[in-house]
Amino acid sequence: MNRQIKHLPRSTFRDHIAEQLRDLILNGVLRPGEPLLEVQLAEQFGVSRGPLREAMRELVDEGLLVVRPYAGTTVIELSAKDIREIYSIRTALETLAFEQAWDRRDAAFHAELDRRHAQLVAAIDAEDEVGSIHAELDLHSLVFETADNKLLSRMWSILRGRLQIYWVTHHEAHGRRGPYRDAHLVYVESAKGDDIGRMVSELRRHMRRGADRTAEFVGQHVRLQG
Amino acid sequence: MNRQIKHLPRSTFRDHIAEQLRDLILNGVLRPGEPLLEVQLAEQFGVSRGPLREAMRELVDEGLLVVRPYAGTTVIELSAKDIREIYSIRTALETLAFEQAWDRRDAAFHAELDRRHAQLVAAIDAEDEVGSIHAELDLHSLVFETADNKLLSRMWSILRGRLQIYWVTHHEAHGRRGPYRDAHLVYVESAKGDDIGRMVSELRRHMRRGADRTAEFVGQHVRLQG
DNA sequence: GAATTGTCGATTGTCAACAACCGACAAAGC
DNA sequence: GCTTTGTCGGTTGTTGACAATCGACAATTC
Repeated sequence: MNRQIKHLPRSTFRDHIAEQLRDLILNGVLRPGEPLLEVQLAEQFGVSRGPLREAMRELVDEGLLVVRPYAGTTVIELSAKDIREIYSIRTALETLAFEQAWDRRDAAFHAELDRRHAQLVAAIDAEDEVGSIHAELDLHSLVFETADNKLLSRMWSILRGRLQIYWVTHHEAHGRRGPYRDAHLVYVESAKGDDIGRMVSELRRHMRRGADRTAEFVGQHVRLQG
Repeated sequence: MNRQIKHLPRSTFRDHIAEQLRDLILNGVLRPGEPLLEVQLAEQFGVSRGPLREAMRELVDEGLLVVRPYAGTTVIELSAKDIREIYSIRTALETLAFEQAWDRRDAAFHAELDRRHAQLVAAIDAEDEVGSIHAELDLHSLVFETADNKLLSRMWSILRGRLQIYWVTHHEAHGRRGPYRDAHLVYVESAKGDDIGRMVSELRRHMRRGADRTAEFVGQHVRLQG
C-alpha cells in the first residue's frame, strides 16, 4: 500500500524537443523575429510535425515564441516597454523569494551562493559573454530555488527566459560585463548577511541598475514598440 | 506604408477549443482529478485529437491541467501548500499592480470599480455562489487591467485560474460569502482614495484573510500534499 | 495465500497525407 | 500611374490511422 512513489514520467519526443528548442532560443541560435518552419525543424529533430507543434506551443505559452495563425511562429521580439515590465515584476518576485527563503538559508546555501558567484566571475574574466549571462541568471535563481515555492519558481523561469533572450541576442552591442563584478559581490554579501532590509534595498538598487541599463540600450538600438 | 494594423488573427479550432475547455474547468464542470479523455472530448467538440491535444497543452502550460505521459491528463488538484503559494505571490503582484495603476486611475476607473462591486454585491445577495466568485475575481482584475502591463496581466490570469478552480470546486463546503460584502467595500473605498499606503495595507489584510480562510479549509477537508 | 508474471483492453503518443489559408506577384481595369 | 482582382507557391491547420505504453486482472509460482 506504500507505493507512494508515482512513476517518473517517461520522456516523450515532445518534451525532449521542447527542451532542445528552448536551448536553441536561449542561446541565440534562433534569433528574435526569425521564422521557425515546422517542416524544416521537424526533419532536423527527426520527428513529424505533430510532436514538434506541441513542443512549439509549449514555448509559445512560456512566452518565448509568438504565433500568428497561418502566418508562422517566431522568436519573441522584446520592446523597451517589455523590458520595463519584466524588471518591475522581477523586483517584486525576487523580493518575495528572499522573504520566503530567508529562514531557509543554511551552510549549503552560502556555499552554493559562493560557488555560483565564482562561476560568474570566472566567466566575466574569461570574457565569455554568453556564459556570464547564464552564470548571472543561475546566481539569481538560487534564491528562488531556496524559497521552495513551485509557482514562484515557474514565474521566475518565465522572466528568466525573456531576460536571457534579450541579453544573449544583444550582448555584442552592450558593453563588457566587467563592471558588474562588484555589484554581484554586494548582492552575495547581502544575501549572506542577517539584515533582510538591507538585502531588499540592495536588490532594488540592483534591479534598477539592470533595468536602466537595458532600457537605455533598447531605446538606442531597437525600434520602440511601446 | 501606414498599414500598421496587423491582421487580426483568425481564430483556429485549437484556440476556440482551448477557450471552451477553460470555461468548462473554471466553472467546475470538469472537476479536479477527473480524467480528460482525448477521444471523448474530441468527439464532443467535433474535431480530431490533434487540435484538442494542442488546446490541452495550452491549459497544461497555464497550470490548469496536469499531464502524465501515457497516463492521461486531469484537472489540477490544489494542496494547502499550493494555496499558500498562490496567495503570497498574489499579494506581491497585486501590490505591484496598484503601484503601477495608481497614477492611471480616472473617472472611468472609479465608475468601473463601482460597477464591478455592485455586480459582486448583487451576486452575493442572490446567493449565486459561482457568480459571486467570478464577480470577485473580476473586481480584482480591474487593477491589473489598469496597470497596463501585459506580463503582469498574464501572471494574474494564471493566479486567477487557480483561485477560480479552487473556489468553484469547494464553494459548497465553504460558508456563504455574505460576510465579505463589507470587506470588499473597504477594498473599493481604499482603491478610490488618495493614500496608496492605506491601499497596500488594506490589500495585505484582504489577502491574509483570504489565505487563512482557504488554507484552514483545505486543512480540514482535503488530503494535504505539502 | 502472497508475490510475480503474462495478457488484454483502453488510452496516449506519433506519423504522413490532405485541406485551408496567407502573402506576393502579375494581370486587368479605371 | 494607381487600385483591384486573380492566381500560385509555400506554410500552417487538421485529420484518421498506426504504434507504444499503461493499469488492471488473471494465471502462475513459491
